[in-house]
Amino acid sequence: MKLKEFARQLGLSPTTVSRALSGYPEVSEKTRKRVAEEAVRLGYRPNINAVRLVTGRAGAIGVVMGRTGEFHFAEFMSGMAERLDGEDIDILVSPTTDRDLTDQVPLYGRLATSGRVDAVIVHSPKPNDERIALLHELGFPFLLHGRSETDVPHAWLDIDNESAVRRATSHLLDLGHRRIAMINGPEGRTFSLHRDKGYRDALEDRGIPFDPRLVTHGHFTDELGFRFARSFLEQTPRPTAFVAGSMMTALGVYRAVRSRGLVVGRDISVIAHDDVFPYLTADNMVPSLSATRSSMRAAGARAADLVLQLLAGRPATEIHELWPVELILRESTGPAPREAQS
Amino acid sequence: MKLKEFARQLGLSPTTVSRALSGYPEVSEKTRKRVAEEAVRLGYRPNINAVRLVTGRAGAIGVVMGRTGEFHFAEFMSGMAERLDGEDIDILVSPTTDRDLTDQVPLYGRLATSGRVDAVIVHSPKPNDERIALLHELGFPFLLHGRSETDVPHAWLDIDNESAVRRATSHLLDLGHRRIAMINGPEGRTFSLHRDKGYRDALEDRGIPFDPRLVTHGHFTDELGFRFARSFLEQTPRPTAFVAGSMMTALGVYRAVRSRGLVVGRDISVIAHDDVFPYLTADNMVPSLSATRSSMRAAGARAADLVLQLLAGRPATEIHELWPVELILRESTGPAPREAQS
DNA sequence: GCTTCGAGCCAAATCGTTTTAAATTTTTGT
DNA sequence: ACAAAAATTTAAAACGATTTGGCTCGAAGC
Repeated sequence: MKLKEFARQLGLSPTTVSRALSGYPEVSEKTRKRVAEEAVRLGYRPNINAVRLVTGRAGAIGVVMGRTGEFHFAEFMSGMAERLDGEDIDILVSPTTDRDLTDQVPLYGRLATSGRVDAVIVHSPKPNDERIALLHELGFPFLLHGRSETDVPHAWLDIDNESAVRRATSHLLDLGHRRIAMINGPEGRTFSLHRDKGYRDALEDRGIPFDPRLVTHGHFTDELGFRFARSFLEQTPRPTAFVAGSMMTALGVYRAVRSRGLVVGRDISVIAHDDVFPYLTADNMVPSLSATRSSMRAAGARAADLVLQLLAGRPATEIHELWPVELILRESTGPAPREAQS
Repeated sequence: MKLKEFARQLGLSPTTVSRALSGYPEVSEKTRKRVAEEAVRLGYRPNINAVRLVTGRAGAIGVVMGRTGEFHFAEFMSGMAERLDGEDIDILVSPTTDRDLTDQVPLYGRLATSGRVDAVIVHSPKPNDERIALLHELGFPFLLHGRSETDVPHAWLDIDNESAVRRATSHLLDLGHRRIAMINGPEGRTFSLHRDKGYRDALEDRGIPFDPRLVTHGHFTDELGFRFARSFLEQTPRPTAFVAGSMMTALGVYRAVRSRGLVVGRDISVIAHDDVFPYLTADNMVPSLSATRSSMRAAGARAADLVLQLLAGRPATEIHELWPVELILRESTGPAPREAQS
């Protein structure tokens, strides 16, 4: 059923019908109601592609998905989906096999200029991210999930990684730990730098010297968690506490600790960052995992919301949101063992 | 830059330019080459929405994403992305907050009739799935990831869950286990039924009676893995082996076993299904996890491929793929403890 | 009582392509 | 060298909506 035919059946012009359905003011309330009802009854719905052509709007928010199987990603998207349900806006996932961020830049360019999306969400930026520069240059609306240090004005949503890690580290220091190892995220990403800063600042507050041998970087996998933790535990003196970048990392750390015949929460304390996954909960681990916590799903929902605001005309420069992170203490953190204290 | 302007600059008609770029045969090779080169040089790209309007094609494959944070989902999509890279086809994720499958049916209807996608992928079907019936009725192309028992002809891709679980169970029986508990997926889904059948058949082959107290159903979370395993271990006589539905479930099972002071691989054997996640590998678990294994990412890539074939005109009735599942034995399975053997 | 105004509706232009059907040019056969 | 056939190219008609600008008609202003 097309507009023309539908309008004919109603005895109205296509113009009026279109306006009635779009909620324009110059159509009488009575007519609008009739049109709306008949549209449902006769099953008329505007052809989306015609609408897109004439309005220039795409009705979708773009997200680039790399080949790294980011488990966070699904949660974030699920949050977006939650917010977008009923909004008549979809999520368009643009495939890429490029591992390196820089190689992905042209893809963002194509996505922005292709007319397939109205805005994009940029994830895990570097401090000086080419994607941001490009999108700004193109004048294309985007929301940054994370932060960068560029002076290009833009909308962003981030969690306070720095403060989270600073508090986590401070807490370990309070418990008497002095050699605290950190398994951070991929090198070069802003959030990794923020976490690094939080870690260093906490040490500095107590006048404890920073030891580069206690910090590593890498993707959030159980494998790296295990390998890094194993190698840390071979040091003498060995660290008595770990700050882990993710739940998966924490799983690896737990295993490494156990494989050395040590006990998490007694011999070795562990704090990790928890994005709150429905399928893997810090509270259920044994021992339960102390964590800095912030819901990835909530971030996705809010991100979608902010993008909608952006598209509605709210200036990007107004959209800056820094979320606090909870620190939840459970059984995996305890006083530093006596013999290890200085 | 629009077609008209671009054509004018080339001294050709819009028609010829359009044909040249779309690779139609009735344009000379020389002209085609010139057009292609100039398009790159001048940066001309057809307006996607105009193309969509006139061709009726959407250039996207639809996927419905519920609010259950399925960690498999990201891997599957990532596989799709891998195959779709360079194809000029996107993945359109349609949000829903409806938990129940039946409630999602109208969404599939809207998606199919909205013109936003050319085909959809339907996940985790029930044996008699309303979504399949609807899509068939609408004559809309779709690929089923999983299987159903409907007589509606349709394309599908599935892994051989039944055989996988039968072999896993048989192997445990070979090792002398007699009380084998199974933590299956959500009730009602075809794959859960297939796994159930594989489990029962293996028992039947040895003349071992089926005990319903040894089977549970639920989502794939560490929490359920833990809770179910705990409660199984409270039975007397307790099971000596577990077949777990997922890696997350297995994590829970490991914890439950340890929390009872038992040792995985010695006191209790565990086999789980592994979808092959980059961030959580069966081989790295301690003890390493015996698993039935099939790559979710590969399935996503193949699914995208099959959808492409479907859209290219290959009959849906020809597209049936049943993937074998590897059984990989590691340290988590061992002989049944003496005292437990009958 | 005549003009002005606004509410409500409509005809036609527009968005930027693809594709049908026809026109032109080039090649081929004799 | 000429007609017929084949190879290129093109003008114009879709595709299905939104939107500009204009039209009609009754109410309000004076």
